[in-house]
Amino acid sequence: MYISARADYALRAMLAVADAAGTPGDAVTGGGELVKAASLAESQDIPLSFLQGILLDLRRAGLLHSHRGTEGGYALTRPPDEISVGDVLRAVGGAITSVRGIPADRAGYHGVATGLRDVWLAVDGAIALVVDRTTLADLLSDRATAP
Amino acid sequence: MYISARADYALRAMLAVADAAGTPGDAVTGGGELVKAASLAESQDIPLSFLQGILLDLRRAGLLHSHRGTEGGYALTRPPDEISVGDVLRAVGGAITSVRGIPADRAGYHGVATGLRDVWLAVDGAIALVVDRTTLADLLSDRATAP
DNA sequence: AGTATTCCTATTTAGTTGGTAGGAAGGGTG
DNA sequence: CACCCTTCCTACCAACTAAATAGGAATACT
Repeated sequence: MYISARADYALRAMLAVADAAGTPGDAVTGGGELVKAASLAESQDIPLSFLQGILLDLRRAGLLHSHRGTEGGYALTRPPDEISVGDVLRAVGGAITSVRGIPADRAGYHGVATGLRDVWLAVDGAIALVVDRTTLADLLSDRATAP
Repeated sequence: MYISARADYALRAMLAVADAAGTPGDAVTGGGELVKAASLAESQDIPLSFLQGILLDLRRAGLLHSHRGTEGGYALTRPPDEISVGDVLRAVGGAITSVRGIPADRAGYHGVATGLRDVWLAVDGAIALVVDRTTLADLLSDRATAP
């Protein structure tokens, strides 16, 4: 499995939003629930303008709610324990398993290679099992218990 | 998981070698156990010169045995039921799960994103479970039972 | 009105991937 | 030995994708 910079950044940004929103008294956010893109970029070392494109994807996928203006920023649309890693990956990356760029379930094999398609589908299922059962809340609590 | 053309071709070639070697009376191979690169390329629609580089990788990984000359060709070094899909993938691709090009187990996360590393390791383990328990023999017999 | 901020598009840059070409080295055959 | 055949190896090219940048709209608060 290849995790692109885009996917990696998206997850880190979502975690940072979840974390900031969960601590209302935080100094960086000024006590509000909305987190600015600039503060996300700084806390996780992500190029700001690149991050903005990613945040746009996440908003279009319905994972983030945004607000413009002076006191603008981003917030989760659902609680962290209802957003899985898989949700975020699919929002920025499309299909999780692909063969030469095309989705695994429509790979055209013939002759002796016919069985390969089933292998890729099994891999896809195994990955989905992991990323779909792990939520943002899980990742945040892991950090709390093992710093 | 992204399966590159290189990995895809490698698996198809290995299956074709296994299949040809398992049927000694085959017209294409002429009755010998060695299969020529040209015949592999044709049977699975793989560009010949590209395939040669892949076969070289497979040989260097110890999965294929080669012989030059007029009656040259390639053969498996082990029976098909002792070669897994994972063996072939690792021979041509390096690490199975990577974050931005670097192996998952040495991804440097900090702050709120610390837990991500464990997710990638879990994904890597889940993929390994699938590709390491599936052998070339499994794939060939699948084809025989469901043509 | 003015300012801060999100939003969106276009462009540049670097790296990887897929594929090709041409020969050198080794093996069989007359 | 001379000659074909096949694997081996290196260098190279073209296309594509990812990553990052820049600059300008649109929107909301003061």
